This record gives sequence, structure tokens and C-alpha cells, in this order.
Amino acid sequence: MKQRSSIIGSVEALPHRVASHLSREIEGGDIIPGARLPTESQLADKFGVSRNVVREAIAQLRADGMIEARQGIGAFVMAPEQRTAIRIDREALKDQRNMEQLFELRSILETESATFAAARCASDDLDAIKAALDRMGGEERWEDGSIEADLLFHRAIARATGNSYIYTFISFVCEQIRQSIHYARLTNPLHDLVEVNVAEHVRIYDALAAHDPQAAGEAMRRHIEGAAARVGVELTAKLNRGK
Amino acid sequence: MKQRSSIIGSVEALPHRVASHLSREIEGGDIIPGARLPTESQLADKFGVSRNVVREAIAQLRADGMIEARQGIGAFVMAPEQRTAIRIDREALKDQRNMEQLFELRSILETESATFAAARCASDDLDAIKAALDRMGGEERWEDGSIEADLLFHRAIARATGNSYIYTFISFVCEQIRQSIHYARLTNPLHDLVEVNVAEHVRIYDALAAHDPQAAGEAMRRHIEGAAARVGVELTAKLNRGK
DNA sequence: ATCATACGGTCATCCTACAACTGCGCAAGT
DNA sequence: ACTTGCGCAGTTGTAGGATGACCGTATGAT
Repeated sequence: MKQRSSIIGSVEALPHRVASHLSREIEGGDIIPGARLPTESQLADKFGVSRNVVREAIAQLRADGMIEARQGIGAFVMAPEQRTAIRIDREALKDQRNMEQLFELRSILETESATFAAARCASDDLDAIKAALDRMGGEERWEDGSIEADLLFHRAIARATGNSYIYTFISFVCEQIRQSIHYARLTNPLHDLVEVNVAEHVRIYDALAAHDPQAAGEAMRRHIEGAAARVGVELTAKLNRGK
Repeated sequence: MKQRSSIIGSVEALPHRVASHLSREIEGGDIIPGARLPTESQLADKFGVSRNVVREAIAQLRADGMIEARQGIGAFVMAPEQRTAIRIDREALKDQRNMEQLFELRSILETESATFAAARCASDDLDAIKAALDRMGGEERWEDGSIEADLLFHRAIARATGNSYIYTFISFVCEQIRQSIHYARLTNPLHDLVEVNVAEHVRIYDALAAHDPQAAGEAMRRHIEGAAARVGVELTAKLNRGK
């Protein structure tokens, strides 16, 4: 292939790199909503790629509602409120404060998830939750298998709410958190905390099985707080101070 | 342009149509996670478009983590849990039950949003919320201006939580709901309900201004329930029955 | 002054060619 | 028989050019 000098670095595929670059420019406010982007040809020149690559990048951003392309005129930046998709920047989660906020959101979702599930769950829902719990307890160390079972446990509860959106949102948030703390966990082994973790899950399960919404919600809230603390994220402190 | 006979219909841009078609095939389970997609050339033939269009469609799905393409091998369907984006099918919201579920999720998010905001909001946050409230009350009929102010009100509260993810998620959910009920509203004018709606918002604002988290949360919960009822969606009933 | 038309710019789509990568088979060497 | 290396076919990734569709504006005729 012809040698090209690209202004953007590293490993990812070209369209993704261009999309990320544009996305950051938009998020960062370098291009304000309503403004027109450079033409595809100009972007192709700027990034040192073909117009095809630029179009694929724009296709991604357009699917998210971040920009709107109008034939014969150009592509325009949309207001952040009218996005058609939610996407979480994995890079941003390396910042401790963002991780705190995401855990806070997770706490909200999961607490209510457990509350609703306790009120609604059927016996087969409980079976699925129990199965995940057993698998979690079966492992003697907190490693990949346990983490997988942990996710299964929380997803099974979310599914037991009977609300597919709750399930989708919780799955998504949990997955983002998992992937972000995966590498960090290696430097901070948690093997000795397995019992604590499993005990918290058992408490949640018992409340669900007893169909006690309030107890389930409370147990879940404590569990998320504990889980956050175990990866070095403090939640409760923020409630008591102003902005 | 050369005449082509496409197997897929209507108005949208080609890549979007192809992406939707593939997306539905995947969601519908026609292609199970882990399976390989047909090659780009085959898809191009199948849909009656060029390979370029197929690539743009795949670029979108890839950005969502729905499929993963590996050079030299092919494209593979990913498990739904490892999506990197949340997207809500506007079509699905025409089903009343899905709308109920989305309102339920909104209720959860907004209730906690108000609770947190009451505990944390600063004076400039309150100013922004008050401004939206005044603008809402300024209109004598519930129309576009009021709806815009309504969204502003809820977003201002979400912003006052100081949690950007809460803001993003609430903005997203509210926008999805707004766009879905926009046309339906025309057949069901709500002009006479403006006072009720504004009164509910005032109650929320008062609780926020008084920094009373519990009252704010409760007022918000009732408001969302009321708002749902006003567009023909019933929420509370579901809590009392099993799946 | 008004309206129809022409023109350039831009996105949309198509096409072809080539590069990079993978998996597999085959043949030569051990 | 086993290993190693090479090449081939298939697939995605990227480049670049050509043409159609659409928009805004300038131009010119009425």
C-alpha cells in the first residue's frame, strides 16, 4: 500500500480512530452544536486517510445522533441531548471521579432492580439467581469464573424485574465497570474478600426469596457500596457534601 | 446511477437500512452470538448494494459492539451483554408494554436524581431549575414550548446531582419518550392539564429548594407517575402482580 | 423586479484495485 | 512420521476515482 503519514497514532482501525478524534473534538466543545463539519474530502486530507475511511467514521457518529449529514450541504453537529445512543468513554473511567459517578448510577439502578425483583420474581427467576450464587460460591478464589458468576447474578436479578430496559441498562453499566477494573484488579488481589462478597450476595438472595423488597434493596445498596470500596471507590461520602 | 433492485424498502439511507436489517436479524436470534456473518461481498449481493454500503453498515454495528470484524477471517456476532452502546428501538416503543417499562426506568432514575439533587444542589443549580419552571408556567397551553421547558427542568435537576452519567442517562430516556409520544399527543390534547403538571413541578422545586431529599424524591415519583398516566401509561399496577 | 436556469459544492453510492492478514494444504527437509 | 516453510485462496482494510442526487447561489432572460 502507498505510504501515508497519518497524524493520529497507534493500533486501532482507521475509521475508529477518526471517529474517536472527531468525537473528542465535539465532546470537548471544539465544534459547537449546529456547526458544520469540514467536508469529507477535507477531513480525509486532514487525517491522511481516504474518503472511504472518513465516511465510515461519520457513519458511526451519525448512528449515535452525534452528527447529522445532509446531502448536498454538509454534516452538522447535533446537541448532546438528542443522541440516539448512550456510549461510555472507557478512557474517562480511568479518572477516579468518573468511576465514582458510574458506581453511583449503578447503585441507583441495582438497588431499585433488587426492590422490584423482590416484589415480582417468580420461582424460575429465583432458580437462575441461585444458580449464579452457587457457582460464585463454588470458586475458592475471586477470579474470572467468580466475576462471570457475579455478573450473571446481577443480570438474573435485573431480568427478574420483568423490565427489559432495566436489564439492558444494568448489563451495560456492569460490563463497563468490569472491563475498566479488570486490569487494575491484578495489582490488588481480593482473594481474602471472597467470603465477604459471597455473604453479601447471599443476603440479597435471601431477601429476594422472602419477597421482601425493602430488605432486598437495602442489601443490594450495601453490596454495591462494598463492591465499590473493594476496588478503591468511595461512594457514601459524596452524599453529605455540596457541589 | 445504475438501476439496482434492492430487497429492502423505503426512505432511509442505504447503510442505515442494511444496519437495521442485520441488527434485527441478530436481535431476533437468526444469527446466534459467535456465528460468522456472510462476507461483505455476499451481503452486498444479498441486499443489492455495493460493498461500500455494507461496510458502513457494519461500521455502525461494530461501534455498538454488536459484531466484531477480524481482518482476513470475517465478522462475528457478539453476545448482547458486551455491547458498548445502549440504543432504544423507537419502533418497539409503540408497544404499550415497552413504553410502560421505559417509564418505569425513568421513574427510578428521576426519583433518585431528585433525591440526590436535593442533597447537593447549589444556588446556581436552583436558579437553572427555577428558570425552566418559570418558562413552563409562562405558557398558557401545553405545547412545544412547554415540552422544551419541561425537558430543561428535568435535565437541570439531573445536572444538579453533579453526576454526569445520571444526566446523560436521564436526558437520553426522556428524549426517547418525548419523541415517541410526540405524534400521539396530537390526538389527545392536554391543555386542561397544564395546571396539574405545573403544580407537580412546583412541588418538586420547593422540595429541592428546601434541600429535602425524601420529599423531592417522592414528589418526583408522583410526577412521573402522573406524566405517564397523562399519556395513557399506567405504572403502579405492575408492582402488585407477579410476572 | 421576478422567475427559470446553470453551475459549483457536497454528500451518496458505486466500482476497481491493492494491501494486510488468516487459515490451510502441500512439498521439501529432518 | 514429523516438522518446517512457502504459497495460495479467501476476507477484511484502505485507496482513489467516477457518477448520481441534492442544495444554494449566481446568472441571465423576461
